[in-house]
Amino acid sequence: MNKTLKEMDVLRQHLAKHQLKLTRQRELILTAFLRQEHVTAETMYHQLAKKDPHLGLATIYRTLNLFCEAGIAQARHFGTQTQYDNISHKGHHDHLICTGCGTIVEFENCEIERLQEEVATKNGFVIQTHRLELYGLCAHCRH
Amino acid sequence: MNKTLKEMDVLRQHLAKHQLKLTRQRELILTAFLRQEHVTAETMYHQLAKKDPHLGLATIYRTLNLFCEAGIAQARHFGTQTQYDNISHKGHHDHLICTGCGTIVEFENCEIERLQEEVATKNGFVIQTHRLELYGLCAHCRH
DNA sequence: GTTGAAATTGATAAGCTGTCTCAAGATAGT
DNA sequence: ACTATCTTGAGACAGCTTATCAATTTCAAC
Repeated sequence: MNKTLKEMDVLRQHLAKHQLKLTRQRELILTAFLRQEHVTAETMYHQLAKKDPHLGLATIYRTLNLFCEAGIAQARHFGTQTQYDNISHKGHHDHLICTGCGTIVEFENCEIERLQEEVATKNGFVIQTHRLELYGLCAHCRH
Repeated sequence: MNKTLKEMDVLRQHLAKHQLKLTRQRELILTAFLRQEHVTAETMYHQLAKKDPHLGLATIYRTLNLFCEAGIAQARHFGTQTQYDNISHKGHHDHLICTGCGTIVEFENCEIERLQEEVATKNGFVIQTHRLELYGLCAHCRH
């Protein structure tokens, strides 16, 4: 197995272009990162502790930021933390959040995305990313 | 002067409902807050230093969070800081934010709001509030 | 207007997230 | 294998926000 992932090539190219090196840690973090929709540095730190107990939190931050520069990830402020989103899953970034129990439902709506582009264009903007969060009560919490 | 502001009543009601008290500081901060579209705690701290040199930063944070609970303000994370937006004065609006220069353009789009309701209903939610932010480059920063 | 229980304040310590420092170790071109 | 350069890990550090707590203020009941 271990087929050549598109993202791994993107990373390799980015590294070569900037005189950076491909390390064991960077490969490890990328592989784990690609398996998920969005993560925080802290989350990955705990996830990867099993595979490499000495992997430092600083390295994870550095690497996730590197992924952002390489165009593989996208940082987004969510609450007090920074979420790193997997770009290849773009379009799944919106959230429906229950203020009662904290449940988070992810959704996608092309029509809303289209209207966002429309608004941006009208104002001379080119959208890089967006964030849409709907807060309310889920069916269960309304009782 | 000192006419009765709608927001002051909203605050008074909220305070009464939660056994909280109306203080000189809360009045002062609300008055200053309502004059602006969005502020950070730090900004208000400096603005109000002239009127009350002993007003503490912690009090400003506490009070702005209180405004959020009362529905007068809405917190928004931008970069590493928290912006407090005045929503009760102009009604709800969404933001178009330039990642280059930080310019914030406000907009409103009924069609998007309608689609949001649709998504919520489909998932059994009843929306209380929402947040929509589009990040990108403004016409000026694209060069 | 006094009184007193309860909330609030100001000052600062503490907490949290993320970045910086630097010696030791890994990488990759030769 | 050698060497210049980059990276790592550990902890120190920095910026923003919240918690702590003694002193003060509010407000409702007298």
